[in-house]
Amino acid sequence: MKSVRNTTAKTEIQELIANSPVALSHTEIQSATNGLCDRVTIYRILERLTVEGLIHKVVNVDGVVKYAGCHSCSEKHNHNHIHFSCQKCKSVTCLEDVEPSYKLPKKYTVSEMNFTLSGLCPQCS
Amino acid sequence: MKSVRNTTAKTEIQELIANSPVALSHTEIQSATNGLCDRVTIYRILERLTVEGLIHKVVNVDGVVKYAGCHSCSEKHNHNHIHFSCQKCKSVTCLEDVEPSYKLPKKYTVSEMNFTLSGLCPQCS
DNA sequence: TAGCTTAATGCAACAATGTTGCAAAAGTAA
DNA sequence: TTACTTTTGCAACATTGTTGCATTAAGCTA
Repeated sequence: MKSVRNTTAKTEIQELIANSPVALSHTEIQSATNGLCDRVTIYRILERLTVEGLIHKVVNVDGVVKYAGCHSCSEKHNHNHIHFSCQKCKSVTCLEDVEPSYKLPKKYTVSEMNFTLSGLCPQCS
Repeated sequence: MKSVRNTTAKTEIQELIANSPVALSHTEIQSATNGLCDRVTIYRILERLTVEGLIHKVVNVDGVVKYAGCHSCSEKHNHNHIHFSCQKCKSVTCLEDVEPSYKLPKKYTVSEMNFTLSGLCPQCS
């Protein structure tokens, strides 16, 4: 029987992500926690938090992987919202209220959506 | 005055991408060309072709960088279309005809769009 | 076609990001 | 506290991408 343990590092990283208005990268988390735990441990904690559905992974348009808290995923884990990527400050924000519409002409089976708009965020424009 | 030279490697890689129905990664191009040129040269050719507007760079939802030919970019370089990423065969396809609609509530300035749907492609479903 | 200029290439070395194995440390239930 | 098992730290490795520099070769000109 596998059980989950709440360690200091895990709790602190989860709160860091939950309280951040923007998605955070592994590097940003590492600087923010400043020696709290090993680089590898951060990777493993992020992996665990993602599997547990407490955070979600966002790959930015420049390929940088970031992590954001799941705010409205309590009942169903839904990430079909738009992300905004600021080209100036490099921040990635979840725009949870915006859902895009589209129509597929061919016979594709869709199970996931990833929609990122780039430009300037309110702070930078 | 900087001029552009058409080398064997550049021509071959450009044709490879142009004739492929799916976007190709650096690794895939390297295997396909099989020792045609150095690994670094491939990176530099892809960079040049992108700058010249002959191909475009697509970052897949899993962070893998791929390159696709520009088919309908003759007059204006427009990449505001949907990409489809197959979760089984890992192929990335440009669905050039599909343009999604959305509405942004807050004061964001949008200059680029990146929309990728994941699931099963016609071949895999 | 031969020579010249410089863009393009190959090679080595480096950087960033992510993964894996294993022994040691630390949660948690009893 | 004890025992069990998850989690961590460390070292080593893998992949992907970048940079500097000497050499090669594309393409213009004579």
